[in-house]
Amino acid sequence: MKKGDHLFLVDGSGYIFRAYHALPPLTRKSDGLPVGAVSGFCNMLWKLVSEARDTSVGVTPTHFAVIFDHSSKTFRNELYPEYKANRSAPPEDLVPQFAVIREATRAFDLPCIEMEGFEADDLIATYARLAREAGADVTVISSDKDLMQLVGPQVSMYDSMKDRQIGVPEVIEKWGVPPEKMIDLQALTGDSVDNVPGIPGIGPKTAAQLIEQFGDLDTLLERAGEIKQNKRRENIVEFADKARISRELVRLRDDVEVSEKLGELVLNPLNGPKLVAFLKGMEFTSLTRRVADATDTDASAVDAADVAVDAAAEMRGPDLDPGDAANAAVTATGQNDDTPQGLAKRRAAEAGSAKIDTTAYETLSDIEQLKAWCAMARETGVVAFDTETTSLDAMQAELVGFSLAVPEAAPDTGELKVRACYAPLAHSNGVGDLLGGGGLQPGQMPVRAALDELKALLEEPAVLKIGQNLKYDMLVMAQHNIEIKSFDDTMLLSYVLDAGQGGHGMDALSERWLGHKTIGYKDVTGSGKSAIPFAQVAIDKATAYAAEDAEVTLRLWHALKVRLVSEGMTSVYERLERPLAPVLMRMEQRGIRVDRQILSRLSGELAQGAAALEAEIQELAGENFNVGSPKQLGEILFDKMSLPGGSKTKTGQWSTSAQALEDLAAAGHELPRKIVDWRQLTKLKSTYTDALPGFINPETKRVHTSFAMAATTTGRLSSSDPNIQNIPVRTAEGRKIRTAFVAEPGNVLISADYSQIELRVLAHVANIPQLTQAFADGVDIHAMTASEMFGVPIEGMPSEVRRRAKAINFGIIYGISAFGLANQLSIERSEAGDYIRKYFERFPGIKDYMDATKAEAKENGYVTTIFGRRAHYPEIRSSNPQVRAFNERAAINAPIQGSAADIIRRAMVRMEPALEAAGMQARMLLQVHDELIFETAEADADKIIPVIVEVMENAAMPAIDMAVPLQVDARAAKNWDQAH
DNA sequence: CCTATCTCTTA
DNA sequence: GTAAGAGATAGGT
Repeated sequence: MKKGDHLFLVDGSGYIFRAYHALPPLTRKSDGLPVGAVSGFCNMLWKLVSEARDTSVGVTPTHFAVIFDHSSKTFRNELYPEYKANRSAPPEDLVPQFAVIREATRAFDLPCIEMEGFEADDLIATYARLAREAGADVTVISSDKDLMQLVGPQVSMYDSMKDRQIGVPEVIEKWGVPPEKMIDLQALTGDSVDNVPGIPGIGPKTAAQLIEQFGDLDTLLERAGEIKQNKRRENIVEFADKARISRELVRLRDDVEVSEKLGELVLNPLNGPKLVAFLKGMEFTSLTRRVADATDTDASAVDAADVAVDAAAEMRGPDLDPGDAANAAVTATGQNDDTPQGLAKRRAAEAGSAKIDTTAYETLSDIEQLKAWCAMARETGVVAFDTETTSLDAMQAELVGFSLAVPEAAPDTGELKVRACYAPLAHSNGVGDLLGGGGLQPGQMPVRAALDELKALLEEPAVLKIGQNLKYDMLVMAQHNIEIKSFDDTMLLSYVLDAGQGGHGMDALSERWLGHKTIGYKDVTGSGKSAIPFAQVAIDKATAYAAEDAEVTLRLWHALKVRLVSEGMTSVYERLERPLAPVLMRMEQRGIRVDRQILSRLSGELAQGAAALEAEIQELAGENFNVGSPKQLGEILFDKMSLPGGSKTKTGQWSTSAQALEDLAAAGHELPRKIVDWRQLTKLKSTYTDALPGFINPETKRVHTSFAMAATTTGRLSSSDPNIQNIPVRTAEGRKIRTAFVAEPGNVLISADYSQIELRVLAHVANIPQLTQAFADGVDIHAMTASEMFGVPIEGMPSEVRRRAKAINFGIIYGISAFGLANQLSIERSEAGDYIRKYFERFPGIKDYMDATKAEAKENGYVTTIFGRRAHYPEIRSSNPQVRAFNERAAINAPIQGSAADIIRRAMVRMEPALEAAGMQARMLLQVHDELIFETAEADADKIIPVIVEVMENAAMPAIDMAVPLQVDARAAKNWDQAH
């Protein structure tokens, strides 16, 4: 920085409060996030930076920074513990805006500066001094009197709200003393807001007069005896010390060791699209337009930005206790409490307020009734929707009926009133004869006409559809060419808010939040052998069951949706959960081709191999027994044959785990080896080659897995019916199963997987320089670890050394214990402990990360991914050491596993639009935690792979700029084994 | 017929 | 040591 340069320093914290109080209260984004202060702040910044570029205005900044207070604790508290002690907490609807405002600053591409232990004013003073010494001019954007001591020939202030320049004459005019005497003046007057004592009875006028008379504070205190007024003289003598302390409190530190140097504050050209994206995300329409115009940005071509994830972290309010919340009466403060927390509390009470009456539902028997309900839903703009079908398998399910629920417009009684109905469409008579299930039950409307009405409602973007696990209903409706536009999903809401706090199924949520036990599916259909299809349930019973589900769903939404804002989870829900549902729906709908012949052939081979082994096993055992029974096997091995080294499971049975059998085999016994081999073959046969063909859909001839979005605590998906996330890959035998997952003729499968994503996430979150460097250099990460730990050069490293380092790396991710590592490596626990100590010595950041994560989990009851997702561990404070240790390990693992899960979710949400934008015909079929499988025409594969890789490698951006690059390997082939 | 236990598969 | 789902057996209802 040099002479002629001009530094603008914005007092960000001061500005936040002014913007907050200047603007109408409770300006909210459509999702309820309060944004009044953010809006005021953005308008002010925009005014500053746009005028700054207007050279017709006299002052043009070359450098710019926005300075914030870091926290309420500063060095001043050590000088004087009462400093700012009477400050009340900021208003609750302002709290979530602090982080958003920092995000806003970054969206303007401006340095956003704060430092622990110092106030914004100290940083401003420091930068002002540095700039002054470099010969530059400074303008402090603030009207705070605390900063006026900085004013001088090169430094002025600017009150942007009053559009007023504050220089030396203005300070003298206002306070009666020049800027350099402001410290003494404030020392005398004190400050009731900041709890700076000063001297009683002395206000600004008297103080100015005294300073005028004596020159400065020290002289005044020395010669206080000369003051004529008795009371004033006594006070000055008595409170001289208080004045001296006050002087130190108001004197700004201009020697802070600032992290950003002056040169880094250079004002860069504005990034139009980046700022427009942010403003659009905040729904500031007129400012968005102004900025777009001024920067020549096409606002319609810019996607609204990710809501700041850092914001989410700071937005957490007091966690609601779900059990209490359900029964909580509206508290005295809750009644008029317009904070997000107050609203959430009220809504929870309202949702569970009314007794649910399952006899009060309407059954819709003709199309006019349905039309009336659709009109009602359009009126309210919100409708809960649920389908009833013939099957849990959405791909084979036939629609039997559907239910709707709407909130009733009612004055603010503190109760939620709901109307619900059921529209039966295909209920048949149970009197099934050999020709089929009998005729239709009476009182049902024509299906065709009903679906037309329903389609118009579900596809109407202005009506919010609410469902519980809507992915299922989407899949069912997709069979009828109906898309559900504009929706919320109570299961996903619960998952985002309460992952780890229990199940997210409707029955569990209803009990937890509404204190209501729903009618069970089995209560209407019966169970086991006497179960009847839902289509044969009597319509009145079906109405009670189905409409209740819609009512409960609507009530749950009422209670849960508002918690997104009060708990700072909006961005997780809106970016990582809700948009993924339709993506997964389409993946499930597409399915993947599985070659029946290949499986059948494999099954035969496996059967032969297993039979041969079984015969040898019986021979060696000397008797016929059930080889698949661990109980019988344990008795043969350890009781009958008396092999040594047997251990017991927790139920007292002999353990026959693969590890135990391997140990026996290593000791030279023949039988255990054969058991291990037999188990591998029978496992592959029963779980894969025999079971998979049963999942081939007769219509599509493909296998359609079901992805569960709310099954894990960490944010991973799970897969079932069949589980395609545990198809064998480690052994050559097992990999043969993968050759049966094939592309259609003329197509290929593409497999794209993240390389070492969890270790990369670890390097990022724990900030480990060696790991970061190794990934940047692209070196073998396990070899690097081994080299650091054991001092072995990477070149020519023995594979055993690398293997151990690899196990330790994984162990770290899993929240390592000496016990676990010892088991994994088959070494002594003491030796494993030595390894761990060594690791922590070489990578001390890892230990810090683990300790900090444990502490965070204990403090909050949850841990957080880099995108703000929370995983709760309510048992982490357990007095049982085993339970506690387990929860600690899980809590250490969750941010790593969960962040990786978030990254691939982001990639999946962006993938389809990206492929489309690139003009690519490729269909995403499967997700296996760090891998995505696509199918595409063979000729297109080479063009598509770079698009896929690009989306996956940049999936964390722009929310998180990772310290480590993400690497994706992708390959195309005819089957999954070759593509992987 | 349902549930718990054990084992094994994946990332 | 983390996170899942599933099959076979065994034992209760």
